[in-house]
Amino acid sequence: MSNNARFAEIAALAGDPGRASMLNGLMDGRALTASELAQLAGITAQTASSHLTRMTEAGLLAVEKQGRHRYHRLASPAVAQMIESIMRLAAPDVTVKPVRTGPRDAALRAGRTCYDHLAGHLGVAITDALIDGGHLDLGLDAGEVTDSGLALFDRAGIDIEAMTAKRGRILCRPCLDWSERRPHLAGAIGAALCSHCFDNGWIRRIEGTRAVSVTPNGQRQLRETFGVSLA
Amino acid sequence: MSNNARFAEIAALAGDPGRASMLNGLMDGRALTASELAQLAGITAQTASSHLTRMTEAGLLAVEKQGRHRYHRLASPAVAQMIESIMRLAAPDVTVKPVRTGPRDAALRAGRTCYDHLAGHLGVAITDALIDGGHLDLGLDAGEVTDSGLALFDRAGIDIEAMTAKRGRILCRPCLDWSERRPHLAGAIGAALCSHCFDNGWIRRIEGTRAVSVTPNGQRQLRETFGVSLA
DNA sequence: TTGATACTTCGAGCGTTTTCGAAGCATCCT
DNA sequence: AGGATGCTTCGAAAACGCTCGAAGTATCAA
Repeated sequence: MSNNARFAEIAALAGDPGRASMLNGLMDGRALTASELAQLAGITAQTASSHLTRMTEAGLLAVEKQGRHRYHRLASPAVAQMIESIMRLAAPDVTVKPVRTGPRDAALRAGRTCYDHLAGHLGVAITDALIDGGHLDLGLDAGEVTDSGLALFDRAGIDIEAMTAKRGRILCRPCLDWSERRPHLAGAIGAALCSHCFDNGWIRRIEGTRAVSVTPNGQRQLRETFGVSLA
Repeated sequence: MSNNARFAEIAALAGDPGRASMLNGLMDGRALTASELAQLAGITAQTASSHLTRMTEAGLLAVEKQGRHRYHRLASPAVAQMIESIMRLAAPDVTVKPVRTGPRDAALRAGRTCYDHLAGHLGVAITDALIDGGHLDLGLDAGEVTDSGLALFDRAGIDIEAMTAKRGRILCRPCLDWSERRPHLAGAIGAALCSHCFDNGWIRRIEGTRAVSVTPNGQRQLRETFGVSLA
C-alpha cells in the first residue's frame, strides 16, 4: 500500500463518528472493553467489534485478552498525539463562541486527563504555578524544568532524573489545551506528575469520563507543594 | 455541532485519498493552485474544487485569490502538525520492510521540507551536527539551543533572539522524521534555519515536489558553518 | 451440563460520498 | 470583442462503508 493510501486509511479510521468517540474515550490512557466502548459510542456491539478490529489491524489500538473480556487501549503515545492534534483543530474557538456548557462539559473543563497527563483548568493551573515559581520554563514549542523545579520534584518524591536518559537537561513538551487555549505540561514529566496526583489521592477520576476531580487533600497538597491556587 | 462530530469531520476530510494527496502536497508550506492540486491528486478539476471548498470551510486550508488563480495553503501550523502526526503513524516501518525506493522517493528521503523546516537525511544530518557541536540539546519531547549555538546562529546571520519572546531560553521542538526514524529540528528555529538555507541558495526545491537538493555551495557552507557532513 | 455473558462473523439493506460530464462564471490575453 | 484559461456549480450514476439482525464461538458460573 502506498504511503498516501496508508495516510488516508488512518485518517479515515478516525473520521467516523463512532470510531472517533471510541478513540476519544480511550484518550485517558485506560483500556476499555468492547462493550464499554460500544455504549460510549452509542452503537451496537457488532458494529463496535468491526470498528475495533479495523483500528487494531491498522495499528491504532492494542488489545489485551482477559477471559471473556477484551481490553482495548491506544497502541502508542503517537496515536494519542495524533488524536490530540486533531482535537486541537476541532475544538470550538471559545473566544468566538462562548458555548453553552452542561455540567458534564464543565467537569471536563475543570480538569481531565489527556492520555497520560493533566489538562483543563487544573492542568493549566499547575503549569502556571510551576512557571510562576520559577520551576518551569515553557516556550511555544518546548519547555525545561529548572534546577529549582528539579529540587521541588525531588522533595515531592517525583523522581524525574530516573526517567530521562539525559543527564543535565530535563526537557519537556507543552500541549495546547483545547478548553483553556493555553499550554499545559505534557511529555514524560507531565505524565509523572499526573500519576503522582492519582497515586497520592490528590485527584480522582469521575466515573466513566476523562474528567477528574481534586480531593480536599489534593487541593491542600497542590497549594502547599506547588503553590497551585484553583480558582 | 458537537465536539465529537467536528473531530470526526476533520479526520474524515483528511481520510480521503484525493484530499490526503493535496494536504501532503501542501506540507511544503507553499500555496498551490487548484489545478496543480488536482493534478497532484490525480483527479479532475471539478472534484478537486469540491474537496478544496470543503477543506477551506472546515478551516483546514486558507485560500488567496490572485487573478484567475486560487492559491491554497494550509491554514495554520496546527494543521501541518496534525498532518505530521498522521504521517508518523502511516509511515511504513523501514526496519521491517525495506521498501523498494524509486528515484522520486530517494530524493524525498535525501532531503525535503516538512511544512516550514527541513527533514529527511538532510534535516537529520544538520540536527546531528548541531548536537555533536554542542549547539543544540535535544530530548525526546523538546530541545534547547545552547549558548554556543546561539553564538553560532548569530555568526551565521540568523537572528533567533528576535523571533522569541522569551529572554533566556531558546526552546525548540523535535520532529520525528518518518524516513529516518530519528528526530530533526522543527519549530521556529527549524523554520528560520530552513529559510536561511533557501535565501542563501544553499538548497533548492526540486520542481513540483517537497524534495530539496543541496547546491555545491550549500554543501560547502553547511560543512564550514555547521559542521554538517552529508554522506 | 446448562445457561449466561462477551465478543465476533456473516450478510443484506441503505444512506452517504465520491466522481465526473456538462454547463456556467470570472479573468486574462491579444 | 473574441478566445483561452482557471475554477465553480449542477446533476446523476456508481461505489463505498456503516449499521444491525441473526447466528456462531469462547469463556465463565453454578
